[in-house]
Order: sequence, then structure tokens, then C-alpha cells
Amino acid sequence: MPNKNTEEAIAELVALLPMFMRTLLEESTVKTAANLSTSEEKTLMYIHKHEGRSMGEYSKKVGLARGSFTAVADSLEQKKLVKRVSGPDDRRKCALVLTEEGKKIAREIDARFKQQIAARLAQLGEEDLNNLKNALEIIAQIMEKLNDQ
Amino acid sequence: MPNKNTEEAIAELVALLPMFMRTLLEESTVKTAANLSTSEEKTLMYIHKHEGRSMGEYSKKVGLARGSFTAVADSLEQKKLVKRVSGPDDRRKCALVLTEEGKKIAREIDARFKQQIAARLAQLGEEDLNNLKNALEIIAQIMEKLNDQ
DNA sequence: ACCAGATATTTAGAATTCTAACATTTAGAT
DNA sequence: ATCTAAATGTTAGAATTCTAAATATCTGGT
Repeated sequence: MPNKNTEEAIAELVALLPMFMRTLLEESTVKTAANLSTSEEKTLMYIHKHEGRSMGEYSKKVGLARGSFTAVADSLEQKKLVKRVSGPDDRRKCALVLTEEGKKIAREIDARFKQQIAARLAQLGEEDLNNLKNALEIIAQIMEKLNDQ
Repeated sequence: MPNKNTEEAIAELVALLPMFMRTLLEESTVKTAANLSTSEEKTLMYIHKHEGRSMGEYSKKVGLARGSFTAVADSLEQKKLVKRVSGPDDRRKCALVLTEEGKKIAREIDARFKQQIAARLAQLGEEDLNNLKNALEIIAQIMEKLNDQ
């Protein structure tokens, strides 16, 4: 059963991914304009890419429990970066929309995120960069497959 | 400047990795023998692989602030899964060592982790599995390069 | 129309983690 | 030797997140 070994190897490699993320983002002492928590920043970034989804969907994408996400939405709304819009089709749902200020800050966060990673990647040669990009693309493709099922 | 685009693409793909991890580990309602928190489990797993390192090193690998890790070590020590050993070479440092019970539970957690990922990967074909493994290996290699510098 | 079960959000209290300040120990410079 | 700065682990209080229960709404079957 050759797959057994492949799967175990994948499991061990997957365990390294959080460390990989930290390697790329370490020493991120830079602060953005607003004084936002990590979850608030992630939320803003994700709404920026996919606006008008429900609270439940955002909480999943950000990686928080539903109950925890309520506080994040509260805080962002209080800072006038986000607005709750109760869904017309399903009154249980709350869609989130960025304000103008929210969009501005989302763009700032996005730029800073890319700069940090780019600075770290500057240590790599062109071949490594291409290999890394290809590897990440394969992972993204496979993730889509897994999520579709 | 062709690298600019490559780096931006990498940044966007890296942002998807947490979701990828959640995809592989979702619905992990299985509980192990001891009633351990996620950080306690990660700590046990990491000590199992690399025994006798210092508290500071473990806190980094687990992804916790040093101050937070003290409580995790306290809890594991109180549960008799881990022992603090003050370093002979540097009296500031505390090494952590697994007890026999700690080793047993670490093996359980490791097996469960691999089972969960294997169950999710069972949906993939052999080609996808090999591609995924290769992609993760490339990422691991590049991470090593980045950490060495 | 009505009911039972499912879904979406909120709430409250417990558990976890973070930040900043502290004490001890080490390393390097003078 | 002595001093200064850095490294290690701990502590305490604030911030964040989790879990479980509560509320409101929707869906499908009768």
C-alpha cells in the first residue's frame, strides 16, 4: 500500500506549514493606521476580496468560532470600518460591507502584508521563487478539489 | 521586474494556507485520552520529535508568546506528562522532557493527527497525492533556506 | 396552517493567549 | 573585576477566543 506512506509523509509536511507562515511573517512589528487585532485585519482583508457575505462565512474564513466573530464584527463596526446589512432574502443572516475608511485600511493592510513577504522572499533566487509559486499553486488547486467534495 | 509579480502571487497564495490546514483538519471532534488543549497537544508532539530543548524554543515552534508558554508547561507538568530540567550549561534555561505517560499520549496524538489527514486525503487520486507531497517538500526545503539565513 | 428540526447570530462565562514589567543569568567590552 | 546590554523564564492584568445555551428565522413535511 504505497499511498499509506505518501499520506503519512504529507501529514508530517503539513505540520510544518504554520512554521512556514511564521517564517515569512516574522518580526512584523509594523503597525497600520488603525489599531486592529489580527482577526480584525484578517476580516477586513477577506471582506475586501469578497464583499457582502454572511457573518458565518467570514468567521470560517478568518478561522474563528461563530461566537467569537460577533465581537470582531462589533469592534469593526464601532470603528466605522464595516457595516452590518441584514440580508433581504434571509433575515437571520447579516452581511458585512466595508465603509470607505474600511476599504482604505484594507488596502493598507494588504500592501503591508505583501511587502513583508516580499522582503523575506528577496533572499531567494529566481528559481526558488518560481518553484515556490508553483508549489503553492498546486496546493491551492488541491484545496479547491477537497472543498468541492 | 518580473519577480515583483511572482512575489505578489506568492503572498496571495500564502494567505490561503491557513484555510488549507483547516480543510485538512476540519471536524476534528475526536478527543484523545487526556483532556489537552491544542497548544498542549502541539507541545507534546514537538517535544516528542525533539526532546530536551529549551522552553523558549518550544514556545516558538508551538507559536506562542514566551509568557503564554509558561502556563502550558505548568499544566503539562502538573498532569505528569512533562518534566522541567534546569539546564546545566545555562542556568537561565529550562529543558523539557517527556515522562513515559507523556510519550504514550504523544504517540496517540500523532496517530490521530495522521489518521485525520489521511481520511481527508482519501478523496484524492494517486497523482494528486504525489503532486501534493512534492509541493509540500519544496516548501519545506525553501523554508529551511529562509531559516538558515 | 402548523410543527419539528436545521440554520444564523448573539450572549455569558470559562479558557487561552498577549503584552509589558520583572528577576536572574549570561556575554562582551572596558 | 565591573559594567552594560541581551537572553531566559515568570508574573499579572488585559485582550482574545472558545464552548454551550438562548433567540430568532427558515425549511420541509403533514
